[in-house]
Formats: sequence, structure tokens, C-alpha cells
Amino acid sequence: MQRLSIDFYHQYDTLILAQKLLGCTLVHDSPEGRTAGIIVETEAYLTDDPACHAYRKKTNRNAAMFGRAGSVYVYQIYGMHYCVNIVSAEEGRGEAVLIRALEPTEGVNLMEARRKLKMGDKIIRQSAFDPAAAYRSNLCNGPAKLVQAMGISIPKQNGSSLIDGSLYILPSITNDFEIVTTTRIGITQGADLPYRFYIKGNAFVSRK
DNA sequence: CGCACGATGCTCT
DNA sequence: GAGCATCGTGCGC
Repeated sequence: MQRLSIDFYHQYDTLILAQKLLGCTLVHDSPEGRTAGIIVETEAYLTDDPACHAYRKKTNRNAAMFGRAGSVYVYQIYGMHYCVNIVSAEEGRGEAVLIRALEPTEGVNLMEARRKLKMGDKIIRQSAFDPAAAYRSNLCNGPAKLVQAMGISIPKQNGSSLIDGSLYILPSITNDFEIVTTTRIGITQGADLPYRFYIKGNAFVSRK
């Protein structure tokens, strides 16, 4: 399977892209091995949206968000966590899609090691896409968890390209799902905007 | 199960 | 000096 091309990211505006990314597979080919998961939850951040890091001027922190569609924006939050975004607009505009949850598909052992899960954490959820598969729900069901599980970091991925980098996205495996739209999680500004999207009924979303 | 809260460091005011 | 696109623990039910 071939990774999504630059055209895919330029084809849609940010709100549509956030929905088109659902069902696609995020892959990281790292020195430790490959990890991958199906994107099941996203949020859109627009340039005229007060919750968006690019709402004000370009700074060192948010600079990657002003890059071209198909590049990666990683930032630190709450002093200890990191989140990953897919830049979704033309150079200089400053829009992106936050990846909030993955359903693991590959490299689960490596994910568990990176997440340092405790022995008692045995919560298993059934895959909605592969009836034979079941995974621990605690690996990628949150934006900072999936960054940790996938081994994504600012020095390696911030500003990188999904077209030729070690982090990339494969096309959606199916269109056979419904999308739920809600307000975004964890923000105070722009809290009423319906910019969060997730796959209905999927067991690996961060919350319903 | 759900809710409340503390950790922790960088950015911008 | 405040605020932040979060997470894990600890408590009560």
C-alpha cells in the first residue's frame, strides 16, 4: 500500500480533511521498529479560530503549523506531554488537524514498551475493522498517548513531511463507518465550535 | 465506574 | 505570572 500523496492534503479544506483522515493509517518507521494505527478521532484547528496556535502571530513554537499541507506539527503541552498535527493549508496560513486517537494495528509490543504500561492494565477492546483483532485500549486513545506509543518527538518530526519522511499516512481501509461530530476537548477558547470528529462506535476513541 | 486534582515546563503577556 | 489542544492516580460510590 502506498502512502497518501501531497495532492490528498491539498485537495480538501481543513474541516473536510479532518474527516477524510478518519480510517487512514498513521505509520512510523522508526529505528526501533514499525508502529501503526488507524486514525479514529481528529480535531480541526483553523486560522481564524481562537483555539488555534496559529491564531496569533507566527512564533518559534507554532512555526511548523504555518508550513504547507502534508507536513507535521508537534508541540509540547502541560510541560510533560506532546501532541501531533497534520498541517492542512497552504504555506503561511496556519491550519492543522490534531490526531486524537488511533486504533493500533502494528507494533503493539513496541507501543506497550514506549507507554510503560503497568501489569495491571489489561483493558482489552475489540477492533471494529478486524474481527480477529483485540488490543489494550490504553495505548493510543488520547493525543499525548499516541505520540508516546508511536515514538514521535519534536526534534525528529516537527516540520517533517508526510510525503518523504519516516512518519506517513496510508489511505483509508474502508468508508464503511459513520462520523460523529462534537465540540473539541480540553479547550476554553472556541469551545462551541463543532470541530471534533470520530468514528462512531469505535472502541479506541479518547471519549464519547 | 466517575470525578477531582496535581505534575511540570515552555510560551506569551 | 498565567495559562495550556493531557494524563495518571486516588478517592468515593
